[in-house]
Amino acid sequence: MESRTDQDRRRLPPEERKAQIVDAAVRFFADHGLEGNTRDLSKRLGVTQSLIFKYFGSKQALIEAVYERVYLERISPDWSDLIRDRSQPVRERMITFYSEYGERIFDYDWMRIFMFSGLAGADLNRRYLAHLSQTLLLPLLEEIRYERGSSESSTPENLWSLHGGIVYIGIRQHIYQMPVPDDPIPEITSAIDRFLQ
Amino acid sequence: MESRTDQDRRRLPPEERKAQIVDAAVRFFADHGLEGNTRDLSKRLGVTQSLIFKYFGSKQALIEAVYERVYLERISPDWSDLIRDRSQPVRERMITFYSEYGERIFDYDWMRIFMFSGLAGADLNRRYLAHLSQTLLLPLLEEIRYERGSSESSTPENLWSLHGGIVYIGIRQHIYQMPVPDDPIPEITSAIDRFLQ
DNA sequence: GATACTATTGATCGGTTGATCACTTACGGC
DNA sequence: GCCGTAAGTGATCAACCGATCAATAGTATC
Repeated sequence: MESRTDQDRRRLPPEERKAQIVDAAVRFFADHGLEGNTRDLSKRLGVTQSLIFKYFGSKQALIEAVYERVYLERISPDWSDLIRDRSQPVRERMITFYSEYGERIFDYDWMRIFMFSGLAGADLNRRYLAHLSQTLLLPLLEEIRYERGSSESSTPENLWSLHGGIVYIGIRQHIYQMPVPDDPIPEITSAIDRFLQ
Repeated sequence: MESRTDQDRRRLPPEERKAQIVDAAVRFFADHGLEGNTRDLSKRLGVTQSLIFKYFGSKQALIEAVYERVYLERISPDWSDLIRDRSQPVRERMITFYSEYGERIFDYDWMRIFMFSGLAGADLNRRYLAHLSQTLLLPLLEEIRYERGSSESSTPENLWSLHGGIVYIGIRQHIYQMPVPDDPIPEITSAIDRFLQ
């Protein structure tokens, strides 16, 4: 009979331990910023500080792993197809896209680590937003123009404004820690409708 | 003939020196975050590190002074009257307000220190945004409803969305350091028009 | 159940940081 | 031109942080 749980196990397979450290580091850096110290992180993990450096040669290497872990799969590959799917009105596509996008980014860890890395000057943020713009926002603008005819004169900057209005929900919630609606979808829908009107 | 400039003066009146330290600290903390160290700050000032502690008993006291300096006069007392001025259409009032508001907050020091303090958990941000909401946003909503009749059903959340879309210009510029339009006023105007439509 | 491998520990190092204090020296008043 | 006040300095402390490494102990294999 094995009475010890996984939590009590003293020794873990390297892959498992490494993943465990990254998971804890994500929340830890989201809480304390990227300058949070490795000793407190190790306490949270229940291991010694030196163990962290066995798996990650330097603190910077750990931060890179956190970036990778947090940025990974934050943008769904399906969205690009969704946006170009002319079998449904662009309004419906936008609502679906931003509802799913909100589900992924209105997240404590993501919002805060994204903001911390932006303030630290990491060009990860610029690359992420450039990628978002190229693969999703500009194609979306093209779809809007297509559906609404040549009279349509929306600009990328207009779309950034809509985008910002939606993202700001997550900023208020996780950066400023203010109350926001439980369900953001009505607000997303109404912002999109005001945009398309 | 006094050949030394103010910069070269070794000794300054306490009030002047104190103001000088706060000014430098604002930019320094905006650059490096609130965890920037006092030695680098003192180098930027051209004085010794210990002098800072002569004027501010602790680093936290200096940070408080920076907050006060940066938050001071960020909200103009005129805006409350402007928003209620029914001699002009609410659209014009909103454009004037958000143009002037943008002028004040699309500022490197403000944007970054506001974000740093928000991430650090300071309730300064919540107090600021609550004050903004009470004195400006909710009255503005009341004016919109008044002008557009009882059929108007805009919510505070709608207005936060507009607000966020505008503020996001400053976030992209100063936090993510991305290119934004030189003049934000056309974008502000178009966001307001989409909102009121 | 003995053995070899290695995940994990504990002690430690050099550098950094906020803070303190005895001192030095610039500057205004007489 | 001296002199006392206090603005500014330099040395130093204790705590903290990232990183290293020899020693320890858990686990799988036979």
